[in-house]
Amino acid sequence: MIKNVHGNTVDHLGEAVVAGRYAVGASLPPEPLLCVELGVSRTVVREAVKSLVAKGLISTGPRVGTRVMPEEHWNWFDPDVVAWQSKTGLTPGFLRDLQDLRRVVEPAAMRLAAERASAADIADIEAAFAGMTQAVHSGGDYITHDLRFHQGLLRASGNRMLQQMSKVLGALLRTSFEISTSRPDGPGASLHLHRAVLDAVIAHQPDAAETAIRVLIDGAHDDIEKVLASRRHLPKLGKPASQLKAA
Amino acid sequence: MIKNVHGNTVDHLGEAVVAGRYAVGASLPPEPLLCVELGVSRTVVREAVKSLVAKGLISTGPRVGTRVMPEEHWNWFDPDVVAWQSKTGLTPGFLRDLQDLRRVVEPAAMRLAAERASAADIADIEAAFAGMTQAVHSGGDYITHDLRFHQGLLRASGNRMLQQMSKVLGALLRTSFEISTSRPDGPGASLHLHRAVLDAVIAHQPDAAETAIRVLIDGAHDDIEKVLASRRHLPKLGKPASQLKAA
DNA sequence: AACATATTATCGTCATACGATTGGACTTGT
DNA sequence: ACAAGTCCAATCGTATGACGATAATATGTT
Repeated sequence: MIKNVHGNTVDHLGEAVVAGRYAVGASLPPEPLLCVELGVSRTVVREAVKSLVAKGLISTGPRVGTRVMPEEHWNWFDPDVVAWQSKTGLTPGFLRDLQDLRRVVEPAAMRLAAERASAADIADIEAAFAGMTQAVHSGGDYITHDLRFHQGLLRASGNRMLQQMSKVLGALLRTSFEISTSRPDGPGASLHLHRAVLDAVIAHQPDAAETAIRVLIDGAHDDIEKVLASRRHLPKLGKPASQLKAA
Repeated sequence: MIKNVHGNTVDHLGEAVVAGRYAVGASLPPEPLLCVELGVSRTVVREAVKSLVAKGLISTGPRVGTRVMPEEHWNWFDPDVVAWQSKTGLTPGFLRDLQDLRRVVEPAAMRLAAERASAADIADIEAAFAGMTQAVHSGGDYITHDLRFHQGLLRASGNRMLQQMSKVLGALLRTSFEISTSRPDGPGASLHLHRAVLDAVIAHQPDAAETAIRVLIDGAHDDIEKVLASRRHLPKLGKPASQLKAA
């Protein structure tokens, strides 16, 4: 954690921007100031700023400074951006967007996967499912295998863009997992639902695969909506934002 | 065009990488070499490299150099990456991915748009449609308005991620447009199809909107597939890659 | 031949200087 | 007093030079 000066700087600034520490349209402190705040050279600050520009978070210009871009300009499919947002806390609005996206993408991806999944793809997904099963029965890291399961299915769709969504959808899956663990039986209940999806894909049955994933998604959807409704007084979900350094 | 040293460098290197000028896993020339090749300082080269790292195209490390990442690691939703790929030439595989994506995303987005489009959204789309109409009748820049039309509909879905896809889908629309202009009547034939989509959205009829966009998409799909089939001997579509500078 | 060590190519970071751009202040003329 | 043109200064943009950190390769030793 004490290594990688550039990476830390990007993370620090990126998280600060995503967390809304600087208002949209407002300017970040000038580069020399950021240098002393972060304790790094201007070189590092500039390269970090360029990285954030590349991700659509900010823009720069002489005299105008480094300003925060409107959210619709951010690259919401960038793994880093999503990670920063997850760390800051997933807003209900963001969760809704993710759920919409998932309901659009995953069923279609399952159809494609059922048509085109290779043996290697299926082996990968089977391995992930085995990990999930073991995690439920003898304890272990369920969510990691769950993510691999869904990521494997997206990859099996054979579509570059669909595949890239696994990182973004992962944020939703993680939240969904956090909720489901607080229920009796927890993830175990959805194990056979996952199995059904995988079986349909293996059997090359697009319709069955789509139906099966829909059941899975709707279950997760209901869970999240319930929590969203009951926690309506709370502004955000997810891990609390880490305290950021001084202004 | 002779301004913006940083931007030009990013474009140059990004395009070179996307065009496959360096094999995946291979190293780009060392920074000092790139400096003399591009005629810029190391500062600029490094910041450009950081930008490409942020977009997932490359990775760097001491002694190992700057290597090209596998394509599945690239941020395919990044507008720059898509633009570089478009400039290089859209491969049939890439076009297929885009078509799959469009058939998944746009129908769902039309449903959402029909449910949630605001008056401002609709006004924006109407303006774009008016531009399309005028372009067909009295000549003008059809494709620009067409892009705005579809972009407006995606935006009207009220979903951040769906909205972001307009840039990527734009590459497909442009290709589709290039093909349709080489046919009798060209874009004019699809004008009323666009109108049908917009009318359904205005009338808040998700089913009708989805049906209408499906017709539009399938038409474009057939056109592209036909061209793809007839040009099977050609490796790529789209504008030819601009000649890159010496090695 | 296997392992430990030294070498070295390359990126990573720092420091400094000056050019380029642009928003705002200032001046000037009516 | 107001408008228009001019100037100034804040901030990013680019260039240069130096040294540290890292890891692949070569070297040497057992």
